[in-house]
Amino acid sequence: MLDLEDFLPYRLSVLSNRISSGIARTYEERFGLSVTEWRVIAIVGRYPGVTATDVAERAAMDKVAVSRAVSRLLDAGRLERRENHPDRRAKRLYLSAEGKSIHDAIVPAALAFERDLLDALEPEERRRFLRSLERLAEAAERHC
Amino acid sequence: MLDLEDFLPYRLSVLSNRISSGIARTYEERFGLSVTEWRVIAIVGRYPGVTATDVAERAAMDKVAVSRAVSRLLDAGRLERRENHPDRRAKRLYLSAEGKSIHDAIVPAALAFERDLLDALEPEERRRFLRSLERLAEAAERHC
DNA sequence: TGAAAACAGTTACAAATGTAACTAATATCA
DNA sequence: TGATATTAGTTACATTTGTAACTGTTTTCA
Repeated sequence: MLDLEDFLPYRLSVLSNRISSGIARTYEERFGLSVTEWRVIAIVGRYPGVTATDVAERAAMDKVAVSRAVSRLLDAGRLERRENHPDRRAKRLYLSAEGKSIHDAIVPAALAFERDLLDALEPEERRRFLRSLERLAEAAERHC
Repeated sequence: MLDLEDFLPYRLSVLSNRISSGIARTYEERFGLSVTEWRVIAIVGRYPGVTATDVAERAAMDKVAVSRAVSRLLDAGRLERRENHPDRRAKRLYLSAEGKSIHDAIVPAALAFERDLLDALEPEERRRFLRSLERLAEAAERHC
């Protein structure tokens, strides 16, 4: 007998979707950013000069999804792209001034959202939760 | 400064996607079921006679997604639909014999997968983790 | 060297998903 | 009662996403 409501994969999926779309509302309404675009901005903001492949790895996104998000962001003037010597296949990515200002507007809101969530847990409980989450991630990686 | 890799919403999303697609492989390969179809089968198997709207609520799915999954499952002979008196708008859903056999083949695999994951945590750690997860879900619901 | 394999990124097509409008049935309440 | 609103489920259209094949470049190694 399986109760979907008690089933861990299902609970994680519902929670994750709810949280993601909660945050997404912020940057969708204010900047018309999709989740993938926001992730690209977050990665490029944190690691200026990364390539699209780096972004895909760090954001656990498909390279096609990254390519599409990057091209939308370039069109919108939110991202810049420069040559990568000596490998001319890859291009280095940077936030434009506008991309930077979007980044700097979203990051505090995202962190505040995260803090609000984690404030539902006691400090010790929070540490334990994050550690357990890490163990689960390892177990999932081993298993899949 | 925001490190996507440490950001809770992102970590939850990656973990949830990894786990979901890990399980999905099982029923995709063996039965050609999508995630939504599997969820419908799980709900109808657990609560025979539910309506599509009930399924949507219990599975946190969009009613259009449910409608489409149900119609595919009906076409494949995996689901049956009977009249619901006295309200003739809604139809009651049941697993067919084939649907039941698919359900009974997947459920143990799904539960084993969940157990493998949770076995990465000590018994006490696991209880705490699940409790924290519940608190987070409440906080997210409040916040979103 | 130079032929073959691997890689970065893009494009094209198919499948999945979200949104809005729709049909048919039931509920509401003046 | 009967006009209006609500509900269950479907359909149609637009958008998003995944898969495979592609271009141009670099690496590998016989």
